Amino acid sequence: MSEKQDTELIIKEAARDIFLKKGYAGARMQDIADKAGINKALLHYYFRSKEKLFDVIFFEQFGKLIGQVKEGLRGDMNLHDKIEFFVDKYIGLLEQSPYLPLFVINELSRDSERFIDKLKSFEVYPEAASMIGMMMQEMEKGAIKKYHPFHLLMNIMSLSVFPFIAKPMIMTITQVKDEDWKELMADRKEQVKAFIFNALEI
Amino acid sequence: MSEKQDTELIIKEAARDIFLKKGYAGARMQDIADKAGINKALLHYYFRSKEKLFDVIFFEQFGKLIGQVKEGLRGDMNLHDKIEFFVDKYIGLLEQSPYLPLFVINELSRDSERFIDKLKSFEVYPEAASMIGMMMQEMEKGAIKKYHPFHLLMNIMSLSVFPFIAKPMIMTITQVKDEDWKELMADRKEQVKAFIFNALEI
DNA sequence: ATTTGCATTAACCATTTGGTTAAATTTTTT
DNA sequence: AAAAAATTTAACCAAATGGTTAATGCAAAT
Repeated sequence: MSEKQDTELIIKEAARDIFLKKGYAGARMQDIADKAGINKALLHYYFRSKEKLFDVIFFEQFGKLIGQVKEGLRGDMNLHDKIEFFVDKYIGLLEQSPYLPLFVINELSRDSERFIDKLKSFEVYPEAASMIGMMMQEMEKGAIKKYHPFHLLMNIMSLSVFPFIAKPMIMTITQVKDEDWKELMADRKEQVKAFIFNALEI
Repeated sequence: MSEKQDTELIIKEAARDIFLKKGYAGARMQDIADKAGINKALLHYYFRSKEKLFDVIFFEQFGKLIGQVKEGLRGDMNLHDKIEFFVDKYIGLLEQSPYLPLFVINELSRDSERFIDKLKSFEVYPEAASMIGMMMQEMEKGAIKKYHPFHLLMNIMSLSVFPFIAKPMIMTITQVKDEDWKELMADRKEQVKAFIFNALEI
């Protein structure tokens, strides 16, 4: 009985690893089986097909990403603290799961139709609306500079997420080495927050 | 003779389309042949293997992306105009080639080792150094706020590129419709520039 | 101890996929 | 016009890949 739980978890961990790194098209069932240390047939015994296994992983990972967004947007802090919290949380998450955003983006980009119904349950609208409302209030008050709230939110996200997505490209282009990158990224949170707050300062 | 040029071009155009949308692993030689309206064997006659064909496309596209970066960084404008020029140019490029950045990022992410030698010829270091030098000068003068130049450059790029990469994800999360997205993106250039300049303003 | 039912595997299967070959067609050269 | 060279195709091949099956192992229930 605990065997079943165990094996299923082991498979899922292996699948997550492979799918995150290689994407759906690049992943091989055999590789997942090997990484899990089991027979390939057992994958199908537990998850029936590559697509079904993939979906399990994808929704889990999507949930993880969205969950962090929602958590970052929610809460009763003032705008400044909210932004600070969001950037810290988000960059923190990506430091631990660097493959996550590119994976989700890729698979949604590949075929968003396929997921669209099942993804509705993850909606962030309430949380986003609350944050946007707060932004507009502050802008009205004249407490911060005026921007289109959608773009402001997009900017916060862009600054937090992009470096993780673009790392291999940036490193190739700039020929920055691994250690230098690490060092640079250690400063990222502070640099992003300063940039945002300065852009908002009236 | 002109046949040869013609066919090669037709194949490359088809290959570009398929590879950009599906990536290396997701692309099928048969699909490329179909799109080009030719026999699959002819692909191999012209390009020998999937990998070789892919490399031709990849380096072309990488060059396009990097070329734009270099062009954006070069020039004898002052910093303000340079940033303006860069953002306009870059977002303009991506409006026309929305698949480009995700494609390059993905394939470099998949296996950057494979390309690293061949990509050295594209180096943007001189142009980047010139821009970074200019930034540091302005910061020293007290003309703009102080940031780590690397992060400032990264921020400019993040704000310009991220929305194009994350479009399917953002649209899914926010349930923004296609027309709304288009409308929002029409403002993007201005919003990004304003955000950057406000963040730099002392 | 035997049966029962789930977990696991080895071997196998059908399809897909990148790639090849030999012949046919077209173009270029002589 | 004939020969030679280049281009294009139909048919084929071998390996890879997702998936299945039938047998085996194994723990719990009888």
